[in-house]
Amino acid sequence: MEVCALKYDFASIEPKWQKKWEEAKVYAAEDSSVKPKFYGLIEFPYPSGQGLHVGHPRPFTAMDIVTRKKRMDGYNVLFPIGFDAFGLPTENYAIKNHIHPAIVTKQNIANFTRQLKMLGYGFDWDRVVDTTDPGYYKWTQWIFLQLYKHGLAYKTTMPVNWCTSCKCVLANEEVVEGVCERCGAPVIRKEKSQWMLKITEYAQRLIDDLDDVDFIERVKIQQRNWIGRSTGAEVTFKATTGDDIVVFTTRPDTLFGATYMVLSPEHALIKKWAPVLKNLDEVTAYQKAAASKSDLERTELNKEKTGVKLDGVAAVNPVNGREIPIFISDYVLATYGTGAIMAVPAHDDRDWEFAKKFGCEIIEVVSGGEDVQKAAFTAKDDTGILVNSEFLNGLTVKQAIPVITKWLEEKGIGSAKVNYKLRDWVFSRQRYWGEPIPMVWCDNCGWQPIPESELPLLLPEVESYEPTDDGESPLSKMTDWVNTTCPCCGGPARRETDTMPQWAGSSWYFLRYMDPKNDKALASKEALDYWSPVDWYNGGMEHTTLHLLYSRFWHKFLYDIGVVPTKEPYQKRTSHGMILGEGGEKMSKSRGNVVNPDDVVKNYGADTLRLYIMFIGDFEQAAVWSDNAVKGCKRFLDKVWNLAESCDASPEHTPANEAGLHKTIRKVADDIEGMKFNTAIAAMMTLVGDFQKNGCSRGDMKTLLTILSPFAPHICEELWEMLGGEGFVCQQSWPAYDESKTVAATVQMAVQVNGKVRANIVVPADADNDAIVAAAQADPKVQKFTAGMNLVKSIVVPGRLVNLIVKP
RNA sequence: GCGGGCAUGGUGUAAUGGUAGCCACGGUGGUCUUAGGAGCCACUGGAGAAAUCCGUGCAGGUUCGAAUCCUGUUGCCCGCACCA
Repeated sequence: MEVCALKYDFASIEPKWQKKWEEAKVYAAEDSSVKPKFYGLIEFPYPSGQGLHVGHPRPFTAMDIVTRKKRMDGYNVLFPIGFDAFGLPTENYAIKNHIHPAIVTKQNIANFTRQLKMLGYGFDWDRVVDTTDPGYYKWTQWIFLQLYKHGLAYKTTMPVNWCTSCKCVLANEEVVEGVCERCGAPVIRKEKSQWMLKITEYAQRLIDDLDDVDFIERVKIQQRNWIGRSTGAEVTFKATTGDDIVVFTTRPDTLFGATYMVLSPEHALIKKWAPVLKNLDEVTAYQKAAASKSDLERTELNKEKTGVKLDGVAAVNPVNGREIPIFISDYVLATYGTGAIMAVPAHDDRDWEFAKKFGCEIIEVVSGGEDVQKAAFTAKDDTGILVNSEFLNGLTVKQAIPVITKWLEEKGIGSAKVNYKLRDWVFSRQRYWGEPIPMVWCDNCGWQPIPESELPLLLPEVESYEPTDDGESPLSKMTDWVNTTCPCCGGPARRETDTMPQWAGSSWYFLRYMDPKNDKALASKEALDYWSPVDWYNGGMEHTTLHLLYSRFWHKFLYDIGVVPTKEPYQKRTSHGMILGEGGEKMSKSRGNVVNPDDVVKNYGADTLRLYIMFIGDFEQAAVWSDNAVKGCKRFLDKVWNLAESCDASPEHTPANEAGLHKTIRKVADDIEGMKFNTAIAAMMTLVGDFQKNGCSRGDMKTLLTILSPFAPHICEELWEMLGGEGFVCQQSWPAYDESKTVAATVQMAVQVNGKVRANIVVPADADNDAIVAAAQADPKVQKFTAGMNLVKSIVVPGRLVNLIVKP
């Protein structure tokens, strides 16, 4: 009773076509071509032990559709895939199960590869990259050496973010609300010697060059905010000890209102002043307390200001010679500006709060607000007028800033200054599973880069990958490997034992895809010139201030040293929303709401999964997974299958379907370009509904299969073959649409009377306005509302509606 | 606190300032069936017998016309957060 032979048997169709595509290499990018190039990129996955998550197919399918469409438009397309395989989860798994991370990685990559192939993505598998492959990380290390040689990599001791659980330092970007981005454990400050990369040197260019690229606005805004440019002045205050205290302020106009100063607890001058401090014990105790607080505690406690007045030293306000007290407090950050501030309690909320608690003087210097004894007046616009400020009196804030800045410069006590929130990138990790940093310490010569000819510096085999409690890398125990000779003097030397962070390998991987097997350079000049830049890069918002920023920085550096031909790596950046579990919550193992793509493919097929994940909602918004809704997409493909079996043999379009076909061809093309995949699919569903009503021909079906193929490639190949199509459907040209054929002979228009819809009329598509108005007025339903009234005005919106404005 | 976003049927959503709810899910009824968790048909924002009226978080405004633009407001989400 079941018609097995004719059923849509996705389970056998899908592997069949995956094999055929692979054999025919239909998705291989050509190294040179007469066609224009198109480089579409997705963020390469981290091959975790859990396998592909149902969140992955959303961006992957989207770019697969975009690149399939580009191929059909005649582009030479590069759509590559690889694996970002260094990193903590693999290392932790290896420790727990006593399997070498390299083996774990290999297994995970094999599983990911199987799953990605199962979903029918048109990746060029000949270009696959793996960041843990020595042939790859040789070039990651090479880039590090170039950064070092150009003064952009340096080792320094400074307070860094330390994850108490991972036993490892974190970059600023990896700390989220005071806890470790990865494991959620508290982050504390720890003084450690670390390799740093001078991303701050590129801060201004990272802001400016956003103007030249086509990134969605929220990505640009978030990057600008993260870099955090602010303009103001640096001003030098003299201490009673004769020392200079330099502060940064965005409000030099309020200098006359500076009634005290605050240093961060870590400030270097405190140590210097120890002999003159009468309350040294109190100061030291406060410093200790501040150091042991985690970032989370520091922010949680921000309601209540704390601090200690330095007894025995004071500062002099340079504009009026007044002696003012100096405090230390953890509300002043050591790592921003100069680590010291001038406090103007009348015009800064934080200073005001502190002044109230510690009884400092509050002097109004900008009038226009409420009583400054009751609240700070912080307006920076032209609402405030300077008072109590000698030569600044009467000016607005905006007018006063350049005047005082010039005055400071003339007196040699200050100058205009730009500051950024962005800090240098902490690049060392005390972990095993990462790229070794190719540096050697020699007691005579200091830090020395290893010769480029010795790259790659291989990650040695170790017995134990456990992070050590003393905060040193597991590599530090490998004395055979650590002890080496100095490349400079030949004497005994020690290797750097920290490794690079996970972000290293992903900062340049898109370049390697251009020429993945090159052993002379990270990629050949010809390949870089041909493929650069990435035309369209889609990825998650969570990488905006991590990977996306880091890779822009590396790329700019590579541009500066002549390696890459473009200032920016990516021309266009878009971002997808998250897929949430059935309850609207984030999918996670602990909630037990994770959907595995393997199960969906098994039950419904890859084409249904692809279709559903694109139909689920607005691509940029978060969307909730629904097992039920998947069925709707399966039903749609069943209908397509049945229609293909039952359609008439005519190669021509059915006249009744003509307008619908042309409209849908245009709609799907536009929607792919605009990433509105959900409405593209809705339009094709409508077309299929019309086919069911009107009947359809082989010609209708072949056009439908062509435009559906980027979304559901397997079923379209099978039916294309069944209907006698030549070659692969994925290699067809995108069908041309004829604008004139999208318009029917007559159109239905709504008739409004005084803005309310009262009737619908059908008029010839080419009717002029007068004829439309006449037809509208002739309608009996309309006349009901216009009887005895005068037509004052009429508005005609061609093809849509006519609005008659009438008055008694 | 600062920056960004969102708010439309029972649900996911759709609507170049131009007929609000396309397309799906779910639901109701019918049909076919030994059976239906398959398929097909019809209905499905609310009220009403109907004419019609009311509906896009809330309050205003601009406009012939507002889900869309403007002002204010409430609630959610995301990013940053003592950045001087």
